[in-house]
Amino acid sequence: MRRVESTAAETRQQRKERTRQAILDAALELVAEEGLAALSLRQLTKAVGIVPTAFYRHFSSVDELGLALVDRSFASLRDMIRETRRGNPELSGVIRSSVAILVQHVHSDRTYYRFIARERFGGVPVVRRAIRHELELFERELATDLARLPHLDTWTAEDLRVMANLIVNAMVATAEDILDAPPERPEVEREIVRTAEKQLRLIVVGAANWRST
Amino acid sequence: MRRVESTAAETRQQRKERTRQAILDAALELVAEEGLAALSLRQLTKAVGIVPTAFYRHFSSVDELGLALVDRSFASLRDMIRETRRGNPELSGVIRSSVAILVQHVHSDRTYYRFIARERFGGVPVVRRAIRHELELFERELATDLARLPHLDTWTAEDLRVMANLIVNAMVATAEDILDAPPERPEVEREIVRTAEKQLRLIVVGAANWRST
DNA sequence: CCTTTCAGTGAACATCCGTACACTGAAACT
DNA sequence: AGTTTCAGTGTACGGATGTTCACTGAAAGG
Repeated sequence: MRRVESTAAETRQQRKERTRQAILDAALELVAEEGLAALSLRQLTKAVGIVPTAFYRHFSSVDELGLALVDRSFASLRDMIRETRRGNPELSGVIRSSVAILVQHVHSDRTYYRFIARERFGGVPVVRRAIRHELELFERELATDLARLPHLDTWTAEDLRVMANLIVNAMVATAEDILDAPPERPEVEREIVRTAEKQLRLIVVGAANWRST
Repeated sequence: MRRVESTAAETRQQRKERTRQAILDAALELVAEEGLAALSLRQLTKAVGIVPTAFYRHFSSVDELGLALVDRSFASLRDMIRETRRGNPELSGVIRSSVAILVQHVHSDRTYYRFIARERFGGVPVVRRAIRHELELFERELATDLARLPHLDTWTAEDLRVMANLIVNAMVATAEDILDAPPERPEVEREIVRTAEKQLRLIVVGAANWRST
C-alpha cells in the first residue's frame, strides 16, 4: 500500500487525479456556455477524451461534479481574500487595491468566477446552496476583517455582516460585469472599476457616519 | 377584417393570445426549476396541452420565448417602481415602504422575479443581454428619482447611476433571498427585510455624507 | 355560399441523451 | 510470480430531444 512508486513516469493515482482535473477543466469551459443544468455528460467526456461511462469512476453524479467545481472555484476566491489581507491597512488605498486584486483574479481565473456567478442563482439546487454557503463563510471572514477598521470597531456583529453582505453582492456583480466586458475595449472595464470603487467608497462613507443621523 | 366577432364565446385572436399566455405561464414554471437553457420544448408544450410543433405558431425559437418572458417580467417590475413612486416622499419612511412593496411584489409575482434572478447571469446570451438592458433602464429611472431627494440634487448624473446600480444589485439579491426563504418560517424573511432596510439606510447615509470626508 | 386563413394535429426522422453491462490491460499489491 | 485492483473501453438499450411535413377543421373574409 505505502510502496514508493516504481514507475518512472506516473503513478496510478497521479493519472487518475490528472483525469479528474481534466474533467473539472472541461466542465468549467462547457458550463460557461450553457450552465450546469444543460451540461451533457457525453460532450463533457468527449472534450476530456474519455468514454462517457468512465466519468463515473470520478464522480457519482453531475451534482457531485458541481460541488467539486464549487470547491475549486472558492479556493481561488480564498486566495484572493488572503492576498487582499496582505495589502496595506491604510483606508485610503485599500479600496483601490482591493478592486484591482479582484479584477486581476477575475481575469486569471475567469472560468471560476463565471461559474460562481452563473450557478449562484441559476444552478441546480444543491449547487446553489453550496455556493450560498461558501459566500456566507466569505462574508463572515470579510466581517471580521471589517471589524479591524478604525471606525467599525464598535459595530455589532450583525451590522458588520449586513455591510459585508452588501459589499460581497456589489463585488459579485462587478466580477460578472468584468466577465461580460468586451476585451477589445479596455475603457469599458475601466468604467466598471471606477463604478466599483465608488460604490465601495459610498459604503465606507455610510459606515463612517452610521447612526450619526 | 374589422368585423365585430360573431362568435359568442371567443374570437380566434383571443384564443391564440390565450394559448400564448399559457405558454408563457408554463415556461415560467418550468424555467424556475432548471433554467431556460435546459428548457425542453416537448415538456413545455405538454404542460400547456398542445403538440410540440404548435409552439412555432407563437414563437420562432426558444430565444424569442425568452425575450417575451423578459418583457412580461419587467412589466411587473415597472408596476412596482410606479407604486413605489406614489408613496410618501419623506425620507424616513421611504426605505421601509420601498422594501415592503418589493417583498409584496416578489410574493405575488414570484415566478417573474425568479426568472429574472435566474437568467440575469445564467441564461442564454441574448436573454441575459435583454435583462441587462432592462435593468439599465430601471437604474436610469431610479437615478432620476434619486435626484429629487434633498441631499442628492447636486450630484452628477454619473454618481447617481453608480448609486442606483448599487441599490438595484442589493434589491435583486434581496428578492432572490426572499424567493429562497422557507415559507414556513416567517422570521427568516423578517431578517432578510431587516438586512435590506439596513443596507439601503447605509447607502443613503453614505450618500448624505458624500465627498464630505 | 364558397374560399382563404391558420392554430393546432400527428406521424416520422435523425440525433442525442444517461446508464447498464461485460470487458481489458496495466499498475499495485502479496 | 501470481493475484487483485480499477481507470478506462465498447456495445447496446430505451427514451427524450428538436424539427420536418402534410393534414384537419373551424373561424374569418369575400
